[in-house]
Amino acid sequence: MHSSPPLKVTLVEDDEPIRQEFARMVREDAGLALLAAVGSCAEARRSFALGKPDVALIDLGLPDGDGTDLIRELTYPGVGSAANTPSVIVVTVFGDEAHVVRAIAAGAHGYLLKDTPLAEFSRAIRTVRDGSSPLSPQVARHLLKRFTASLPPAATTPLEALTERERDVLRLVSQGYSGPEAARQMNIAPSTVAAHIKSIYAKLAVHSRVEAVNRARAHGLL
Amino acid sequence: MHSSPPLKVTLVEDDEPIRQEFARMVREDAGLALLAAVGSCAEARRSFALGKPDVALIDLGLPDGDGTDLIRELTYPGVGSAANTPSVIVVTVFGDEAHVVRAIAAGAHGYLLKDTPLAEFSRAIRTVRDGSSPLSPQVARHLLKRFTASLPPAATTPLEALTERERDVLRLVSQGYSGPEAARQMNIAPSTVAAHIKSIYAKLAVHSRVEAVNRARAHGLL
DNA sequence: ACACTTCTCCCATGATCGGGGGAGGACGCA
DNA sequence: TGCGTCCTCCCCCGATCATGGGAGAAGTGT
Repeated sequence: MHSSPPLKVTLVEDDEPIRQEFARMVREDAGLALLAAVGSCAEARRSFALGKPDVALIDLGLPDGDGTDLIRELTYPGVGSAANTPSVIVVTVFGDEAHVVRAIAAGAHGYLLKDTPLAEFSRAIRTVRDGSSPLSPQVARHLLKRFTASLPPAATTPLEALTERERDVLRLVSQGYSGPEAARQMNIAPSTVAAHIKSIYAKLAVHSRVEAVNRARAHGLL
Repeated sequence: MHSSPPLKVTLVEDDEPIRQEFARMVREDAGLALLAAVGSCAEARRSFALGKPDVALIDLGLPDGDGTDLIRELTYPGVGSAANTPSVIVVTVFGDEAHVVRAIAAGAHGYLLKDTPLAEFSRAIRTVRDGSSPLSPQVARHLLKRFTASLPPAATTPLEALTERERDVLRLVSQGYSGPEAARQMNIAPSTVAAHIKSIYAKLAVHSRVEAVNRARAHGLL
């Protein structure tokens, strides 16, 4: 793998100066080849129709649509093996959780904020195909939060005063089951589930299902 | 926040030369203060008993135990507010998924491989307290994989379908407000909130508040 | 034996929720 | 001008929820 053919790179970025800068960086890198540099979703789709890149740098705030859709189209090609699926690196000013989550969910392999040094972009492009995921630290925090929140209880916090049975009920409720539904799953009377829920509310100091679920989530009890 | 007191840093690293190098880096940084530099779990615990750092760099392969335990002890102090909980950055040669997952689950806020440039370590220490998570790209990929795997199958597509007002309602509901309560906050009739909720359910294909909130959370709309 | 907790179940009541309609006004778009 | 969407609000109804109370059985610990 020491002198493989240059990586084909496509840039999707509506800010002209930035796109030029990136384009220059790619051109000056012997290991990279600039396949296309476009400024809108429409242009990007035309370009992709002619040829998919190895790596695509995609801005989220395009004038004619959401870059997230482009990511999805590139990474869920319907057909084609995983080997030739383009790697997508998001390049944007949006560092908030919603944007990050949506982009990653759409299939992005990297997510760099625009304040990232140019040298790092170059490195990111060259390594993303080898199984690395260049993430800005600020972005990574969102994923970390999500990850820890999704972990089993034992890994995070010792459960509070909730008893075994109460946690069972809370788990079912948090999955969207109603009282009677949870009762059927547990093979107990609906009134018993109601009783458990009452003591859950008392212990967590809440007054509704959604609040209880939120509280449980915040404490890692799920 | 431009000239706050220097960040107290503790190093836990058994490799003598590396520890010296890190120690020098911390000492030469005016914004950092070296609280301790130790080479084993036992020494680390003694040091933490005397004083918790703001940021701890912890190696995973310690001679007398697993650095993961140290992370857990530091980040789950039992008492103490979130503000003064130390931030932990893992520094290790282990880039495999098992190590990464365990360390993050234990509460680490950053994870850098030992081939990371020293300058980046310095930056990582100074920014991790501000809500960033310095991750080596190779490490980030593991989290990304976990994250996308944890997403519900349908979670990758539509939800922009919700209107402005519907998102407002969903946000309030997700915070635990009842229909009438949300109505008061929005200065509209309870029946209007109910109407919004009905169309939210239709669009998200769910049948209860908890389900709707879960779906919204999975999509990063909260 | 006694106190304590947990789990189980019951009663009742009022508020809220979920689902089915319909309807008018405001806005943008063709 | 029509068409569609959004926001607003109304009716109904049965199911569920939130909250108050009480009570028996099983186990733990004193």
